[in-house]
Amino acid sequence: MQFKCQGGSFSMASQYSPQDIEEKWQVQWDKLGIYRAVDGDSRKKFYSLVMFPYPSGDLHMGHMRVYTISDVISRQRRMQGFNVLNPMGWDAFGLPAENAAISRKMHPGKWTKQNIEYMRDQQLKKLGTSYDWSREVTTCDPDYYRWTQWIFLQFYRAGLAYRKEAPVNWCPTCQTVLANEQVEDGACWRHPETPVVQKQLSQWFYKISAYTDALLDDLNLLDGWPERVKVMQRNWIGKSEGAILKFTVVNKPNVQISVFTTRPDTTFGVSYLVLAPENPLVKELTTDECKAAVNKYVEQASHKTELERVAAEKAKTGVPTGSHVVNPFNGDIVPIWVSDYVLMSYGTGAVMGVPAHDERDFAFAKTYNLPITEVISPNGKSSGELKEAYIEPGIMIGSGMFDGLPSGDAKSKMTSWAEENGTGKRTTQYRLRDWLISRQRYWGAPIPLVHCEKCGIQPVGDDELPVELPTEGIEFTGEGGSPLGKLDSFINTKCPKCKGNARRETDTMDTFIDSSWYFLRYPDAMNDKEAFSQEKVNYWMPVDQYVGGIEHAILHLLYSRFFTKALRDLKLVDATEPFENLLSQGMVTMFSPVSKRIEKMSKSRGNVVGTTDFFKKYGADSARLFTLFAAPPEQELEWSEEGAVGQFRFLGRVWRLVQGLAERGDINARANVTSAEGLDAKEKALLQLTHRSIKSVTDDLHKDRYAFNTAIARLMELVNGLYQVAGDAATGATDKTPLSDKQKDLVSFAVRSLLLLLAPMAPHLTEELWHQAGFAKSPDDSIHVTEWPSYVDTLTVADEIEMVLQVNGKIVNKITVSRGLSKEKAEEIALADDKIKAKLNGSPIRKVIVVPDKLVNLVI
RNA sequence: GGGCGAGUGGCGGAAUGGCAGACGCGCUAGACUUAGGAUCUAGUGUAGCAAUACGUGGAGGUUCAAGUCCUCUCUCGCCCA
Repeated sequence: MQFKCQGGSFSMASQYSPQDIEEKWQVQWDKLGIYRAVDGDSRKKFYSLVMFPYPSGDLHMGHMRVYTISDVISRQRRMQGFNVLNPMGWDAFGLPAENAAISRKMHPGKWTKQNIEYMRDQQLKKLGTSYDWSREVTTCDPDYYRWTQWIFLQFYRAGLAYRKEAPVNWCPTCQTVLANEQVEDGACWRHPETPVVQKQLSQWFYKISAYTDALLDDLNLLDGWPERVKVMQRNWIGKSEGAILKFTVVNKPNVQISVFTTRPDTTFGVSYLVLAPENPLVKELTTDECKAAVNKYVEQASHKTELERVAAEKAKTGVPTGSHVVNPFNGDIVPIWVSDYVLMSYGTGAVMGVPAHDERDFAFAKTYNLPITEVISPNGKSSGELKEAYIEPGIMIGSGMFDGLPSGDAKSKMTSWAEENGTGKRTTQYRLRDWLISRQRYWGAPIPLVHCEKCGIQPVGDDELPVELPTEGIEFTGEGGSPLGKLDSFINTKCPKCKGNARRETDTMDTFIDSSWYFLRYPDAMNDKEAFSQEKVNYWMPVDQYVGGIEHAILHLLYSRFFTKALRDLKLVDATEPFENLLSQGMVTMFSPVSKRIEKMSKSRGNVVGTTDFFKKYGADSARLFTLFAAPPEQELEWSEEGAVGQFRFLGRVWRLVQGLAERGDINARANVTSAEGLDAKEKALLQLTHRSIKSVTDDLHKDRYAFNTAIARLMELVNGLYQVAGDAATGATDKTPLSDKQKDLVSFAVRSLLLLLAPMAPHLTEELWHQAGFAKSPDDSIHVTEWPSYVDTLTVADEIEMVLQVNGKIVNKITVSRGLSKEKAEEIALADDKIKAKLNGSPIRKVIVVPDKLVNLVI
């Protein structure tokens, strides 16, 4: 629009309309290749990583949070001069693709590929992310899973992959085995309505147990991880120190039952032993009279899930076997029971029952009228009849030669005694068990092994990889186990060793395996000779900043750590830990019309906000800004359209201001004001505000803080400050006094700083204004490769400060004084203040506290 | 039951032990408008005309000074049993 004014014309600033600029810049950035990482560059590297998505087809605003956070970090580090690797890929194997194949009769690969294209081109790119797409990895691609299989073979040769018959969690709906971690509340993690059942199957495992201590101890190296994630990992590994004690069976001196206990100090209080129903000794030790009851009980137990069995609130059940054992410490003869609160898979599948000092044992003993023998008491004296189990440490009683000892000392002494007498030994037990990686599904990486009748299990040769998933002749019915198991053309093969007929392994790998090493592939994603070159991987690793959801706090992170350690021991990488710093972003919530509550944004809850409509209406920059501003990154964030519109308005405010100034010719692109010389008070205030903004935003984006919300607040203050000085430029008003050259320099410097500081968060708008206002050196220049602004420390603080005057800690007055007053001077000024004088009313002052440049507190 | 975290205006949230409520949303008023889901300006913790008093889930404590540190307690969330 052109306006005629007295003596000339100026064009009024156009309206901020993101749809006119966002795509333009996305195309331009792609063309310029400014987000490409340079392998082996001499600049300091920064590996920025976000947990890659499963290509489910549609991302909503809730998903966008994590990509925004990680992108802001990448962009800011790039501007700070780092050689940034910010890659993206797809965790593309998995059940939903196979389910889609069943319901839509579409091959999982095709479905996945469609989703990837949509999510990449219509969603992630439109968000304005700065990924190096030349390194894109897709785990279901043979070029990728070839190396997943190759790593399997390395693990296999190193003894880290093995097969064993194991009771497994079986999901009847998925028709597959689930890892313990995938069982939630007794049900499959994918469908809470389906109870998991127990089944015996021959399965492949990764020996993560070989690294339990390293996984536990090295958590101490991870200073850049949230404490809560480390605690969750420690709990998951679940190290407990104790002893294995051996109880000899009465009348069967060659049969001993080993129990694991963390409380060897309570052994004199044992009143029974319990075997897990699956324990092979049950059959051997059950007497004829008890056989019928025991068999029935064992049968019933096999239908229960682990969680049902061990839940604390459930009543404990059990049956006696009729046999007895001898307590090695005191010769007591106690009965052997069978109960399902003991699990075969933990410890030895047998425990000793000490009702006086264990809650569950206490409940069990009460139910079945078993003796309760107190052997530890708070004061070393018997407490009479116990109302509940005493589980605290105390003084030993009724324990023979150990009486009078503190129970902590007795623990060690009694274990030593058992070791000396050949009835026990010190041992450490872990909750973490080996990783069951077999899946009876199609859409995963085939395990590269063949079964030969003559040679047994043989690894496929490295040069035969990948063992490709057949794309033809597969039927997706969702029933009857693995589709691969029904395809003869896949199964029948030759033995790599004897060249005779052999059968392929039909299990595929757990998809968590694909994501356990993808961060090692990005540094060398196009390599078709090896999984990654050591040179490139060692240049980029470890990941400097990993960002992802708290829901992966245990599994994905633990598995990735295990892979890194195993590959290090295979001399393939140098890193001991994959992720140096971890940021776990909180979930995005919104009111759900289904539950009438504020809940996690998800399709099933009917509370999703799509990306496309929002981007069209308000632009990606507004969406980015809102998700950054509404809450600190680790907290929950409630999506609010009104709040997001607020960010749209803020960007409009920036737009009008910068365009207005540019069109008035008030921008001096080279201005860099680093001295307050010759400025009046108001000008000086703007200069100080600018330097202070640079400092605060820089600090807020530091890894120790990541306070994007306050960073944006500081930028809003800077914009407000600019409006105080040059707001008339934004409104097109002409009746104000024009800016002096000095003021133009100052305002230009402030605007330049503002755009640079805002650039990582609102990349499109800042790039557009950077060019419009003439800061760009050429049309092919970009704000995103411009150096991050620096500040002068002395210019970040005001000359005058407000000093608080208190009497007895209560505020009496606030006065403006110059900064840097001595304590004596501050006290003098305070005592001379009228309000203070009135308050003191002549009372003697007992004490004076002066906090320089802050307050004076007079105590009377 | 154990561990961890959180509780601050109408709302989201700010505050190295030193002015509680930055910044934004919402709301109120004014300006500009044919119009406004636009823009600009001012105001906005509660009570009170006001001076002032009271205020960070609750009760104690440490301190010249506590949202912040300590003890107990309530509620909510997550993880583990």
